[in-house]
Amino acid sequence: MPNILLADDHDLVRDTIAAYLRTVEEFNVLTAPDLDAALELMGGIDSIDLLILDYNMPGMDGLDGLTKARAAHPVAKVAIMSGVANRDVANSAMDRGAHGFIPKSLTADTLVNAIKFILAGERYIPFDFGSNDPKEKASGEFANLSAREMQTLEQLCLGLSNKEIARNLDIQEVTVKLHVKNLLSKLGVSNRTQAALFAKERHLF
Amino acid sequence: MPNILLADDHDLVRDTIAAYLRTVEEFNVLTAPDLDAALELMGGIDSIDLLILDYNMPGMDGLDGLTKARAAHPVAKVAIMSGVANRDVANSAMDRGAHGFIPKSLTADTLVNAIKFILAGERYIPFDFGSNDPKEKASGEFANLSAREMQTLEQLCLGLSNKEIARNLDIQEVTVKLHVKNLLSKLGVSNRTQAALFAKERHLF
DNA sequence: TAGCGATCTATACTTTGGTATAGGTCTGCC
DNA sequence: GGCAGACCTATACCAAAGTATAGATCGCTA
Repeated sequence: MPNILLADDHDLVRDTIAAYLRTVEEFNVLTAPDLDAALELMGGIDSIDLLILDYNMPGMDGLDGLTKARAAHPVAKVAIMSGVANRDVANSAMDRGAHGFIPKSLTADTLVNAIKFILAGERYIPFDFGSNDPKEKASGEFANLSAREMQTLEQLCLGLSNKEIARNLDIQEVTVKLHVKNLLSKLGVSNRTQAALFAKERHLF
Repeated sequence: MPNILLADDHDLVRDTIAAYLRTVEEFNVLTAPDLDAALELMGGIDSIDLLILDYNMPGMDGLDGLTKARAAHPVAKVAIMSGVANRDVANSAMDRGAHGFIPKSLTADTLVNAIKFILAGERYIPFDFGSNDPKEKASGEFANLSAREMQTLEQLCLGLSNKEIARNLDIQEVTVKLHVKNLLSKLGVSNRTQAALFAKERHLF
């Protein structure tokens, strides 16, 4: 029966998740209210299979707590859990040796599946974390772009020159320059490279 | 016992994977050599739990085959398997309704775990697909960049102008131009926007 | 109908980006 | 010592990017 140690400073969150995990699966779940308590607990019990650390928790200090935990117990798998962190944090966590990243927006079922996945030796990030949702793409910052400006931005994201874009859209190069200039100011950036990066970061195109 | 239908036009690949899946887990594995054969097979058997489609296979036509399969059998889960596709293809596949993306570079164990994960109702992409590995970052395409060129590339990824880069690195603008020119040719791209996109896609910086 | 906004084009201009060539220093290595 | 490579600078030039202004068409709407 796998041993799981769940560390979170919110008692209610921690205890309900722990209770749920205990009922639905054959997990032996221990809990701790902060990083130090978790590490101390692991000092006594050397067979923790999975350590789940809340990202915002006393002792974590960003992802330094993750590094500390990994160093103290190299054999145990460590997952970061968070309610607020974005994809960048998730990727940083994975880069720094986490075995999984668990947003609190997961459903209970998915959490269980993710835990089983990690326990099987895999590394887990929810595939759609950070809202790749196409419906959200055109929202916000891009809403006020006209159709042509959007098409121009798309070509910009290919690293094309104004001349090439003009050819592709079958318009004059001057017109492309116009669209570029307008889309730059609408996006609040100062050159085409920033525009391309901006769109790419938001997973447009 | 879950029913899996594996469609791949390479007989050896298909049959060895199928055989492996049959031996290590309680999977009932059927096979097909192309998309049409797979869909036909599903017409007769209506309890396929997971359909695994090779990305490069007669009838696939990019991801149109995925869409076709999803439309024909909305209940079945569909995963795309590929030996060559990149992260963009994987994301497109997920956007178009795939339940998983399986690069052929996975280990056998991981494949099994991924399949179980998908069968459990989750959606799977290998978290590090496209090689996020820090150790691999400096390899390959970026290995022959000098230290200064690398720093210049980093600034390029911020969308900065040559003048700004010069200020940040405390060198003359001409020198920045030199570094930019050299790194463009080393990376095989034709302008700074492409260079920035190139580096970002590979998760450098 | 008048007006608005998106689209396209044109001319003209300045700034930035990219290339070419040449020459300088410094470090590490044979 | 001599050589190679990284790094820096200079001058010069052309191409590309971005700005400014002005005028035209089209479709939609008050």
